[in-house]
Amino acid sequence: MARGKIAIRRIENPASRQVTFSKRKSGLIKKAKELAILCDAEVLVTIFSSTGRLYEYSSSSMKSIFDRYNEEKEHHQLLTPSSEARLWQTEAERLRQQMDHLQENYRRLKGEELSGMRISDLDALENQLEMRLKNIRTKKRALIHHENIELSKKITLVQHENRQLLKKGYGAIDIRKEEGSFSGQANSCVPVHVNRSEEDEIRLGLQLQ
Amino acid sequence: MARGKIAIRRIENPASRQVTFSKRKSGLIKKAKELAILCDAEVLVTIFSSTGRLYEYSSSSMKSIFDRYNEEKEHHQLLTPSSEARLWQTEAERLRQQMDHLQENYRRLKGEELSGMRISDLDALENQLEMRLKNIRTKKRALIHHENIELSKKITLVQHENRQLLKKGYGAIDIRKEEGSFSGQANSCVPVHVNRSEEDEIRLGLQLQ
DNA sequence: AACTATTAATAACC
DNA sequence: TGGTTATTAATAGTT
Repeated sequence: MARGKIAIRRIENPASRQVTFSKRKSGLIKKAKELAILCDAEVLVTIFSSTGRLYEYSSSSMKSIFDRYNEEKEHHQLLTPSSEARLWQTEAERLRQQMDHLQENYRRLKGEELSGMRISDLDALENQLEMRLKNIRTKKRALIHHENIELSKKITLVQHENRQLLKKGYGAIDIRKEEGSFSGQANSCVPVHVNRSEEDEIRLGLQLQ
Repeated sequence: MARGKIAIRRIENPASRQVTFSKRKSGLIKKAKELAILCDAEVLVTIFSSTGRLYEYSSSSMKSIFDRYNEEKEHHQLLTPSSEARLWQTEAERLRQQMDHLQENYRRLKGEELSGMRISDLDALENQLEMRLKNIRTKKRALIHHENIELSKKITLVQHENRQLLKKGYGAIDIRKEEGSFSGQANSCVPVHVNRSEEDEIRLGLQLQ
C-alpha cells in the first residue's frame, strides 16, 4: 500500500527487507496495541527478525520482561539481585495467568468442562466441533483419494510389465489366469484404508479390464 | 480509518466492540502473516478476547519460537546470576514448558494441525469429536429440559395465585380472558432457548389446562 | 455479511 | 535508521 503494490513473498534485497521489517514491525505492534485497547483484549506479539533479534509486545498489565531487560541495559544500569528476582517473579506471574486462560479454554475444548456453560456457549462449541469434523473428513477423503490414485498408477504399470513379459516369453500361458492372480495380489496390497471407501463415499477407481 | 475516525479507547458498546474485535483481529493476523513472509521473520500473535477466547497465529511451529525464547532467557541469565532470580526463572521456565505442551495439544484439538496425521490418527480424532458432540448435545438437552421444568412450575404457581385472587375479589371477571392474557405473558417470558426445542427434539411439556 | 467513504499504512524515494 | 508523499489497504459506519 504505497507508491506501488508489492507481492507478498520474501523480499530478496536484504536492505529493503530490513527497512520493510522495521516499518511493518512498528505497524503490527501499533495495530496490536489498538486492538487490545479498543476491544479490551489481551494481545501478545512476538517477532524474531531473520537476524535473530527478538521483538515483543504484550498488552498484559505486567510489562514484558524483555522490554525491562532492554531498558535496563540501555540505561547501563546493573540489576540488583532483588530487582532481578522481581523481574522473574513478574514473568512467572504473567505466564501463570496466560496458562490459566489457556487451560480453561483447553478443558472446554476437550469437552471436559461443560459445567457453567450457557446454551449459547454450547452452541458455539457445537458449531466449532462440526467444522472440525468436516475438516477431518475432508482430509481423510483427500488422503484416501491420493492413495487410490497412486495404487491405480502402480497397478497400470505392473499390468503393462506383465503384458510385456507374456509377449516375450510366456505366450502359451493363459493371460486371463495370470491377470486374475495379479488382481488378487493387488487387493492384498491395498492398505486397510481402502475398505473405508464405503463410509467415505469413495470408490476405488480401478478398471482391471 | 473509515467512515469516521475513532479515538483509541475501549469501545463501550459491546456489540460494536465485538464487531471491531473480529475485523481488527483478522487485520492483525493478516499483517503478521505478511511480515513473516516478506521479511523472513518468525511471528507469533496470541489474542485473548474479553470473553476469554483464544485466537492465535504462528508463522512457524510453536516449538521453535519457544526454543528461541528460552535461548534468549538463558543468555540473560548468564549476565546476572542470583539464587532468588534463578528460582523464579526456573518457575517461569516450568510454566512455559507446560504452556508449550498445552499450546501444541490445543492446536491439535482445535483441528488446525491436521498435517502429518495418518488415517488412523484422523479416525481416532473423529471418534473423539463425535463423542464430545454427543456430550454437548446431551448437556444442551438437559439444560433446556431443566429450564422447561422450572418454567412449568412457575406457571402453575402463578396460575394458582391468579385463581385465588379471582375467587377472593374479582368473581365477576371472566376467567378465560384472564388466563388468556396470562399465557400471553408467559410466552413472552420464555427465553430464547425454548424455541430450540424443535431442533433438539424437545417439546415444552406445558399443559395449560 | 456486504458495501464504501474515509482514514491509516506503507513502498519508493530522499 | 528518519522524513515525505503517492498510493494502496484497512476499516467505521452503514445497509
